[in-house]
Amino acid sequence: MVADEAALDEFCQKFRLKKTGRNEILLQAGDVCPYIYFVNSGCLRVYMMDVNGKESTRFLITEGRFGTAFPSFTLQEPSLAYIQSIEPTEALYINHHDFRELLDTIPGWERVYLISLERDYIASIKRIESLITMDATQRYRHLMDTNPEIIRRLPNKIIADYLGISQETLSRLKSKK
Amino acid sequence: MVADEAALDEFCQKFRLKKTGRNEILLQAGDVCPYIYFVNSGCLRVYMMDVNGKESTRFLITEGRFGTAFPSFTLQEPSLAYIQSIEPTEALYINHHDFRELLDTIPGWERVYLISLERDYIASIKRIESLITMDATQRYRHLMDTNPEIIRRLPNKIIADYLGISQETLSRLKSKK
DNA sequence: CTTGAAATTTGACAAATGTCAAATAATTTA
DNA sequence: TAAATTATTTGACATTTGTCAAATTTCAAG
Repeated sequence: MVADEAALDEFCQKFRLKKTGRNEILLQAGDVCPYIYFVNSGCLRVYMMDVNGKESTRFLITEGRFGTAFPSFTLQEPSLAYIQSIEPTEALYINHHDFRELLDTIPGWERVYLISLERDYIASIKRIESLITMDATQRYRHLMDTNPEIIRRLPNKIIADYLGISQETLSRLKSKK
Repeated sequence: MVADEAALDEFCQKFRLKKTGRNEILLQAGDVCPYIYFVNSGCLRVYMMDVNGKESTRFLITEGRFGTAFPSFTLQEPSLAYIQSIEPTEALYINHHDFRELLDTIPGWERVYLISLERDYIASIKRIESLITMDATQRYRHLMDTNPEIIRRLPNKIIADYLGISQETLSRLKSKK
């Protein structure tokens, strides 16, 4: 239908393209996160840093996924997290106002976003479960089973932060079995 | 408006009331979760049990909150979790089919649910953060700061499971400071 | 109000994981 | 390609947290 094509066109118009190098910071903690990203290639990392400089990875966003500093973007309040491109990355992005507007203007978009939210929420519930029920070894094996690619692809340090363990412990787990 | 009143009325019609005693099981692991609950009074607990019988609490749902075994209810697949009433509880419930139908029939409901999902997702992100960045002491203090009521109200064992630590460790944390 | 069951506390010890430091390996960039 | 940086591995040891058992306290049902 013409109407839907026009809507889709308007949808796409709102997005801009960003290309980054390795290890660029896209969002500083303390700033309000203006954008949600759709990663075409590369990998974004949403992470926090404590007072001692110790980092923890909240999310890893690879090709074909939406991602942002979700609480900050959604509530438009200062972010506890940083966003960084671990690899050279190409991503589409849209600002908060335009993103909210899509909910009212693009037919069916509200449902698409809702279902995507359900999926992300379920993924985060699964992650909570792995954190409260599994020890370091089990969490590592679980990640091996469900997402072996990011283990191959990303540095130890990032994977360890993501699993909530130290790099040394991860290194020892890897050499065990 | 009359139309909205009729819609609201239809909305309410879909819910049924359930009253439970203490420690009743509302959902068995392995079953598909048919209902989402709105707790009027009391407290529901969504928890898992490992092969050794060790329990872990995924969620605690108190007055005025919606809750269910979310992945099972949403995807209509067998649940890894149990639902239990920790206290005598009064809750409204609605089945999956009717709940999905509300999205299409009640004007504005899709948006309400979407925003509720965003909130729940943000809460789960915060919980992940507390699990990967804090040790047992910090997590306990954090819960004291953000939700002291459930510590007062619920047994140690449940709180410990929720924090992902053993009851003995929690008991020692409480006596320390 | 009493009694039996459940929850909590405590001690002793074991296991898991973290920390620090140093050596080695891998990777990036000039 | 070489130098410099960054990542990984390893050892020694400290710390945190878990486990098991027993004593004590609290609480709910009769």
